[in-house]
Amino acid sequence: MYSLCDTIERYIMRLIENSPDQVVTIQRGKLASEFDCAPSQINYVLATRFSVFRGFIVESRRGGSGYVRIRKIPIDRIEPIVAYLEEYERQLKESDVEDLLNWLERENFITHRESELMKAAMIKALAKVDDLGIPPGAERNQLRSRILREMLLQVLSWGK
Amino acid sequence: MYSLCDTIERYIMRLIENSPDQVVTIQRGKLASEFDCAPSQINYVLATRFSVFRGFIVESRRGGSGYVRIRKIPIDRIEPIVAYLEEYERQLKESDVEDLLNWLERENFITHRESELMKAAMIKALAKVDDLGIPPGAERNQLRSRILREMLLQVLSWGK
DNA sequence: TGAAAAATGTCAGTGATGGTCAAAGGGGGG
DNA sequence: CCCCCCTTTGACCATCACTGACATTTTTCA
Repeated sequence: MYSLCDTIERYIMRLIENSPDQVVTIQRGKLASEFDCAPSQINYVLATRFSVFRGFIVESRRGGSGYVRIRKIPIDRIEPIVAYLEEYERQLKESDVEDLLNWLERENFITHRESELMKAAMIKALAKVDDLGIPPGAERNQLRSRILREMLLQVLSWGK
Repeated sequence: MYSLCDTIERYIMRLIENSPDQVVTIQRGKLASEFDCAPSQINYVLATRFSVFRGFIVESRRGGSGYVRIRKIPIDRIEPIVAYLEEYERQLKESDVEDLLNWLERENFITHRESELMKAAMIKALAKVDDLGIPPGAERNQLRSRILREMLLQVLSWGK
């Protein structure tokens, strides 16, 4: 039932866990050969599974002896995230919210229940509000982002 | 006489009972083929027989290697919440929300933190959305009630 | 210096899933 | 016999995985 994507994700994840500094450096081409897939598949995995909303930063360099470095972001403060929200209000997708909450849960800022509660408010509840005059797109993203912001501020007040 | 719907229901139910964790993962298309019916028939069975109100949670993923996962949840003393949900279309004032959350907290359905989170989403966040074209009044109350509904459904799925 | 080689990035397209909704079908009670 | 409610279907939509062609950046070496 696992897709290639899932398999590669777990592979990279394991590399990171086993590294001392939560960083791993790979070569896109090599990894693609190992899994016998298109090189761009690796980019797909990185984009969907190792985004900032999931708590990772990816840097890379092209050309000879190029590489891709994946780093797990250590967070001890939520303020930067709130600031980020305010800046990219209109672009915040449902999947971003989901990823972010999963990250906060992994890092023990919130419990699993709290995470589910927040997802219910921002994803399920806002899925069908066309009839309330809130069309999908930027406007709904903004609303979602406002709700998330207030909830995060609440979390912030608790500390870790 | 059993309808196809009933047959599929019993089939899935048996899968769940026989699983160690009361969870089963299927593929909609495959199951539909086995029973030689339209894929959407599976959705019908899930919606009518495996709803939260009957004690089940259904998650799914689309696209390649997609799946549908059905999980049985233990439920205790959920009647009051179900009763309240049935009237979710009612207009909810801020004070109504506050009262309800305080009650849920007193009855130990939710923790204090969860209560605060919910208030942040439904009171604080919605107090600052004038600029998004959601004026105070009926419309905002309705939005609030949608959010509450989904959050309560979530609480419901936890049991007590 | 500059062309070739060696990497990675981007993006749109394709196929594989599952979701939604309105309408048609069917069976039992009044 | 008709009506209502539950079932069943099909057309159309949304999302995810994966690929290949083409672009970009960096190094190497003649």
